[in-house]
Amino acid sequence: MFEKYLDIILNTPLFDNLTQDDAKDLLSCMNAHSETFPKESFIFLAGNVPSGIGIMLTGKAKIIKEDIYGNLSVIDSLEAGDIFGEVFACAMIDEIPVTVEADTECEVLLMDYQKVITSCSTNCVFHSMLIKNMLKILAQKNMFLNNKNDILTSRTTREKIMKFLENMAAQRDQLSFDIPFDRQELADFLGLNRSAMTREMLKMKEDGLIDFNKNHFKLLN
Amino acid sequence: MFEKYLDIILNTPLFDNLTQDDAKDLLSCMNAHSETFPKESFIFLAGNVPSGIGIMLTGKAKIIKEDIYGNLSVIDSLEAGDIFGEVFACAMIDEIPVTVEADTECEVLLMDYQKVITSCSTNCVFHSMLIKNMLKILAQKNMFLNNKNDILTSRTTREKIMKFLENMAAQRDQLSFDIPFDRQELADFLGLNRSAMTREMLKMKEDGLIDFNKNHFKLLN
DNA sequence: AGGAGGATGTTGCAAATGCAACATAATTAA
DNA sequence: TTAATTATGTTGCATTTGCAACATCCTCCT
Repeated sequence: MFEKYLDIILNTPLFDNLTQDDAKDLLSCMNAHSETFPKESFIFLAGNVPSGIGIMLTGKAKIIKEDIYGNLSVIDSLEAGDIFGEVFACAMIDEIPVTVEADTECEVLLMDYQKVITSCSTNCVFHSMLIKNMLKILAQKNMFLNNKNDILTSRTTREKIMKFLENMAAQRDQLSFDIPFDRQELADFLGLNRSAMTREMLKMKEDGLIDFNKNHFKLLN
Repeated sequence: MFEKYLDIILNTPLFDNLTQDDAKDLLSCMNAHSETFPKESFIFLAGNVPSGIGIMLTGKAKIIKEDIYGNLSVIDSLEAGDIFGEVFACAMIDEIPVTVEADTECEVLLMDYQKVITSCSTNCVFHSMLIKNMLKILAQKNMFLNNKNDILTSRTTREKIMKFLENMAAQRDQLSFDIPFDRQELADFLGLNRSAMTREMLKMKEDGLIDFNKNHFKLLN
């Protein structure tokens, strides 16, 4: 049924440290099943009970949030291999706060949250690895969001840029590194205007704080 | 040993839905132990291996982060009943990125992460509740950070204030509500200057968007 | 090579914001 | 009650920032 997508599923962080055989056993013991959603249909609908955890197998989708006045905004996009819904399932809330809409026809692997976190009798060891993986996924997202928050709380453009670059440097453990964004993407990530950001970056270069060329940055001093 | 603090421990979200007896069993099966840290000592030290999950029993401490230039900043403060270290333990990273320093003498309950997430033979049911609670804690923190991020990414002061208030309204499910911050705290939370924020809030009142008095806010229109 | 399209850099200007300083109101302590 | 302290509101001003428009550079395609 979803056997042909086993590669995608196994490469998901949810199945880290599990062999193909273990994963197969787990999937069947969790009653995981794939479902096909036509273009523009809703994979999850805001207000519904969080049903479970999804893995995108084929197609593209987007996560949409509606504010109290009805304005829609796209929070994130999903493609093959992405996990979604795990936060809402694990948070045990009553209603999903977002809608997941299929941009193209999508095949999705759906797993029941209860089954994911409840060890069955035979597979306890593997199940416990699955749970460990889930904890890791949530915790890492947490650290990422904490870092981003820290950056965004800075008052000035310069401080935002600086914190972002320091973060990258810490991640790579080097004062010289490439960043994974172009200017516009970086500006969006930092909540800044592109030209204002560029202007400030150039000032920082003049001031001898940093050096950069295209995507390559260096922290000086 | 930590019996006198059982109330504090049980009121922690980690032990939600567990009776006092279950919790006692779990604590002993996890080899949980309390430790006393003198004032100004380090409960966790940045760079060390994340040893486990802590619960503050008495005293106050602060979580400190050091940037690559050695500048220190206080990320959070801890007091009785607060859980800490769970994100780093669950993320399975090599080095803790923060230091936890005791402001006063502190008693702390320490639990080994491996023991927390590994079901022992006798207590599986309770252990699985413990794990569910841990997932919930991480997932809820996640949702909170996502919301805050969404607010902070807004370009203008007005939009930040508006999103924050909409969030509060959604949480309370009412257009009229109290906020848990005074002006300075709110400004810090939103990454704004207090007077600039107040100025904008008053403009929003003039424009008929919101009404407020002290901590009480109302969304209009 | 020539040209199209995208990414990056540059600039002027209006508007938003931070900052500091002070005014007023509310709360707490004496 | 008065005084002290803290929270909130108010203002002028310098600076930062967003925005729009354009220049330059780079890459890729034919």
